[in-house]
Amino acid sequence: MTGVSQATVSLVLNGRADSDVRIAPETRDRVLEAIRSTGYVADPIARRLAARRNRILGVFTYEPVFPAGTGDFFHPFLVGIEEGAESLGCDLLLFTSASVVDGRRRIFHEDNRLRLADGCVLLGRSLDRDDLARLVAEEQPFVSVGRRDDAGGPVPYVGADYPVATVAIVERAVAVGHRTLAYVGQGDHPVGPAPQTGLDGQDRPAAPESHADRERGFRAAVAAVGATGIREPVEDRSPADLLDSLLARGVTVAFMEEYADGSAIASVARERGLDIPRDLSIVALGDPTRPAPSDVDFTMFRIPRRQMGWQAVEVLTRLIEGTPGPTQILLDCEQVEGTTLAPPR
Amino acid sequence: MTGVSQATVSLVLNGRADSDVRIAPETRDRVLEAIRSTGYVADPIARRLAARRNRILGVFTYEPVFPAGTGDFFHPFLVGIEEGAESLGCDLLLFTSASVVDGRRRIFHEDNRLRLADGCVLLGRSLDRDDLARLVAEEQPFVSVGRRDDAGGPVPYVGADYPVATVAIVERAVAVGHRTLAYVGQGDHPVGPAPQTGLDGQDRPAAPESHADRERGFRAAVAAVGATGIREPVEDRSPADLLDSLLARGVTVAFMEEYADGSAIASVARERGLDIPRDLSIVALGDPTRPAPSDVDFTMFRIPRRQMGWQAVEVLTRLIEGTPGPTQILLDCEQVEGTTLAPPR
DNA sequence: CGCCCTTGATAATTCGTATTAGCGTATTGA
DNA sequence: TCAATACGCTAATACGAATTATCAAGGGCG
Repeated sequence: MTGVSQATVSLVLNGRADSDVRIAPETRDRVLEAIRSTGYVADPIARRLAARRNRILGVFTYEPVFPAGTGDFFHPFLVGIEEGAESLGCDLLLFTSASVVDGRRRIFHEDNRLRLADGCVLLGRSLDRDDLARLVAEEQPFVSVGRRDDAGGPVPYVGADYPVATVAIVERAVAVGHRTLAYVGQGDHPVGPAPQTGLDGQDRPAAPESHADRERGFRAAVAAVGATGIREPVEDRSPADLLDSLLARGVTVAFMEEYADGSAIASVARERGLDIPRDLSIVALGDPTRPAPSDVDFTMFRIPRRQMGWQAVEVLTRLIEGTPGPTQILLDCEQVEGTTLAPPR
Repeated sequence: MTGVSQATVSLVLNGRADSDVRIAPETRDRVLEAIRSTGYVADPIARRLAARRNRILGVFTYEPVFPAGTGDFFHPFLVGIEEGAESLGCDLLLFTSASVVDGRRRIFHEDNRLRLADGCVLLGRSLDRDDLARLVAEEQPFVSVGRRDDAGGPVPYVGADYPVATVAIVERAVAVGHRTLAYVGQGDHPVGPAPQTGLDGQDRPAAPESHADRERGFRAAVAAVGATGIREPVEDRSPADLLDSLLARGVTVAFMEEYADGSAIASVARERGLDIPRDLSIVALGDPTRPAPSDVDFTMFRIPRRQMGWQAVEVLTRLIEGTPGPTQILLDCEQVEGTTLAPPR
């Protein structure tokens, strides 16, 4: 149309005006006009092949991105990720094609398509360590939402500062007079990343970092004030059983790793005519990750999920572009006053 | 590593075993072994450039994909789309980069990236007609979730059969004795796709197809049985005002285009000591698209949203691959008995 | 007139894969 | 006896843009 070469069109299209690339203004205008009138759009695929950027950010989740029936713990993260991508002019690629093995998606599999994206955001309570190690080893740009232990190298992440938030909330409990505190959560893992072997001799995965971080904060805070810290596992126990155990051991405040477990205990306690928080204070260490009734105004802290998603995208683009800056970020949680923490009787 | 050409690797990689492509089993094994040991994965981008498929399906929404508010009318569609994509081994590309003009995203804009995907699913209550027309004209493979009028050609869609569902529910009302029925919805559009001019002389967009279809069903059913059909617009009116008007006009059953408006009227009616459905039956024509209290067990029908999403992906892949089959599909809605429809006094 | 520099554009190459037309020999069928 | 075909593989090319080396024309200078 303009009697101009493909190279010239490319130069015009990209607004190149370096010292070593010159386009006569008149030619530029002719090309621009042709582009406008034909509605020509450069093929992004070919573009990516030639250049190295795609402006596509991958989102990998171990569960479906659009959960079918949950109380949407992950939703706010995704909102933040979308906001971040939108403000950067990036599209989001959901790896729904990742094949499912043993009930979870796998990042790496025959014909993995990670490289469709410039980089990748990883979402999930616990990430597969082998997958992580491989990402690190292959120098794929990626960011984890949620802190992760090293996997053959430092893992870039944007997480919530559970230790600090937990310490703060434990201190509140101690300040109002509690001396016997319980941490109620999955398993009874010593702190640390290494996989463990259970009594049955089978390998048991380490606690997810998010759980370990809470427990570490709990132990540190309890130790610092010289109070009594008790550990109660939740697996295979009814809320009633748990409640019995807590009361029998003289616990006056329970810190719930999982909000939903707190709801369950509160509900049982109320059925028995117990007074929450007079007879037992209950504190939730974060937002519910499972659907839970919201009729109780828990004393708790909130995970800054949206902000985490947003910042993850920020870190990712830094990694992609090689811009300097922190690649491991912990964000503060918001303390919620609530009504389930009061001085013990 | 194997002393074999790139072409051979490609053939092995794709498991080509046509009559005109032969690879010695031994060579094949050597190549496969090399692939396994190096962890080589073909670059999907280059792949796409050479072949014509990408196994990426685009998802375009006029609003954020992950809505900030809850209530989430669109969520089930996305669940269905994800399920469909997953079962087909496709990834989903969210066009979050689409720039926002006048509060909505635009499909076409400078540097649009539609072609990153093999095809595209469109989601939104009302789609921009110019965008649609252009998609049709450019022969971009796409599917709309929700029926759409022609836009310079037939628009592929997977929609809900609102006319049939509405007719059925109107007939239920007539069967129990109602003779004065009201359709309560936005505006007062004559049926038809053409844009209209309001009293103020300004262009007013046509009713979205989903609304027009309901109203058409309503009118047809009312006419068929010789009952009285009344039209009540909702804009700029309080629920109290609406309720007054309905009762004053002798309406015994109101068909609500929008669930949330039904909730509002029911709530006002209850405050006044009225009996729903004795004093006024209220029927919701579909699931809530805005957050609405769910304390009322409405007589209504449900939009098969998840199934629509799923089938949209099916139709889209048919279009992409040129497989014959219907490209305009209407799915049945599920009638819900509910408790807000009863014989009039 | 010869030389160099500036200007504006292009031919050629690159990215990593898929595809296709052959390569030369040995076997088969007519 | 000869054409056709099976055999396993590779060279060459296409895909659509970005990039680079290069070129031709024109102007200024000694």
